[in-house]
This record gives sequence, structure tokens and C-alpha cells, in this order.
Amino acid sequence: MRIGELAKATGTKAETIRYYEREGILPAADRTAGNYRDYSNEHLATLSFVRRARGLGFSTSQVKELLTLSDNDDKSCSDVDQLVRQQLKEVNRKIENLILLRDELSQMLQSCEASRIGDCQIVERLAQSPQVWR
Amino acid sequence: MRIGELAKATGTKAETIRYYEREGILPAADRTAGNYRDYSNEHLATLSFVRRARGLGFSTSQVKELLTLSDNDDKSCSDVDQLVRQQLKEVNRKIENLILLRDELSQMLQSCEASRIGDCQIVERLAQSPQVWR
DNA sequence: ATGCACCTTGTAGCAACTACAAGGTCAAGC
DNA sequence: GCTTGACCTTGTAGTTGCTACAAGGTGCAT
Repeated sequence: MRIGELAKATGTKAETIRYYEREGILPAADRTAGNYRDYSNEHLATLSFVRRARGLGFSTSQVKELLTLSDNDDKSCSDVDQLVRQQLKEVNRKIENLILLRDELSQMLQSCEASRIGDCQIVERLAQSPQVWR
Repeated sequence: MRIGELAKATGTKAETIRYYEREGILPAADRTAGNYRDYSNEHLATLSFVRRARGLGFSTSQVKELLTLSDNDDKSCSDVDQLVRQQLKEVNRKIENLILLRDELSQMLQSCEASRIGDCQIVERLAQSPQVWR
């Protein structure tokens, strides 16, 4: 299949696929007589894997690692497990930070509500300290 | 104050401050006889504002908007409110996605636990469809 | 006058794409 | 057989928000 078809099948832009090839994430495809890339079902499977892992927040280098790990089956399981665990930790960290952030933002909005009659405090809140800003 | 002092006071690298100046986020400072940047307390307040807003996940262009909004006091409150609301929505979206992601990752780990004796399913799970990957 | 911390500008790098530009290929329609 | 249009090729530059040099200037203490 040609790059456009693969792109459609995986929801990836053709340019991104070429980028993955340049970066060694996706193996290079065969070429047709007219120098078009010609992808196999293995490519399709690999690219799906890559997109899914990226969607789960793995970096491209982690994805590369996952790919090589899944190539040699023995011993790989604990390494893969390790990577997933690390990623899970990272995700939890992000969630916690975002929740703090959400709380701050909604407090800002509430302080705006509260002072409908006067002028809202959002800018002051952002400026944080009670000094007049500008 | 010189750039290093401002940097220390706000927890920003000097290079980042110069970057903000180039990008028009922070107004240019006066210069000393020796061509060093010489910052005022207003700069300090503005930079604190910028860092705080960035820390809350506002993009640099949103920060610029917030800065200009807070410059002309009238009418600004509802616009600021709007920006904060938008940001809050975005943050909630991110949190939801991350929670989905977390669930998937921990399910992966559990399927690994479950099949201690056999080989773990993580790679298969990533590959998603039951086709053999590679 | 010499060392050192600090400053200046300019440029390049990071991640992970995305967006051109300028040109080649291929099938369909007239 | 020739054109049109969709698709493909390579290469390069842009995006966001910094960060990291390199090569040189300033300011102050010893």
C-alpha cells in the first residue's frame, strides 16, 4: 500500500510517516518502480503500535525501545513492564499537577463571581502579591 | 536591578528573560552605561505575573493577551474571565485524557501480573488487535 | 593587571511534528 | 497522445518555549 493509504488507515499524516522513517522509528518501505513507498501489513501493524504508544504518552525514544524489546521475546517482559510502570508514574504526576492547577483556576473564577459588583480579582490573583501591577 | 538578580528573584533563567524580551512578552529594560539591562520593580511584577500565568498553563500568546487586557482596566474583566474559563476547560480535558491513559496503563500492568507464569501481554495489548505483531 | 563573576549578542539545539516548495508519477478522460 | 488532477518524491524551514553554547565586553576585588 502507498503512504496515503497507510496514513488514512492509521490516522497519521503522510509527512509524519516519512518523519518516523527518517528517525528510525518505522522501517523503510520497499519502493515501487516509480519510487513510491510501498508498505506491507507489518508496516501497518508497527505504525499502529507506534501511534498507540505515542497516544499513551510514550516518547519516541521510549517507543523505539518498546519496539526493540518486543523484537527479542525473552527477557523483554520485565523491561517492558519497567517502561510501563515509569510511564504510569509520570502520568500520575501530571494528573496531580493538573488538579492543583485546576483548583487554582476555579478559585480565580470564584473570586471573580464573588466580586461582581466591584471589579474582579483575577488579574490581582495572577499578580499574586498585593502590590499593584502596572 | 540586573538580569541575574531579576532571574534569581523570579526563578527564571536569564536566557529566558531575554527570550521574553525578544518575543515582546516583557518590555525591554533600560540599559546601564556598560550596556547591561537595568530592570525596575515593574519589570519584576510583570515577570512574576508572566511566570505564574505560564505555570498555570497559559501559552505565551495567552499571557500576552492577559497582559494587554490587564492594561486597559475597563471591559477587561469579562475577557480575562473568558480566558481563565477556557484554560480551565482545557485543563479538565487534559485531566480526563490522562485518567483514561492511566487506566489503560495500569490494566496493562495487571495483565502482566496475571500471566506471570506464561508471557506477559503488554506488547500484545499495545499492538491492540489480535494480529501477531512482527 | 589579573582574575572572576557577570553581562552582551548571535546562533543552534530540543521534541515531535507540520507546512511548504518544486518537481515526478500515474490513471482517467477527451 | 495529451492534459488534468490526485498523489507521490525530496528538501528545507517553521512551530512552542525555552536552553545551551560561543566569543567577547564590563565591573569589581585583590
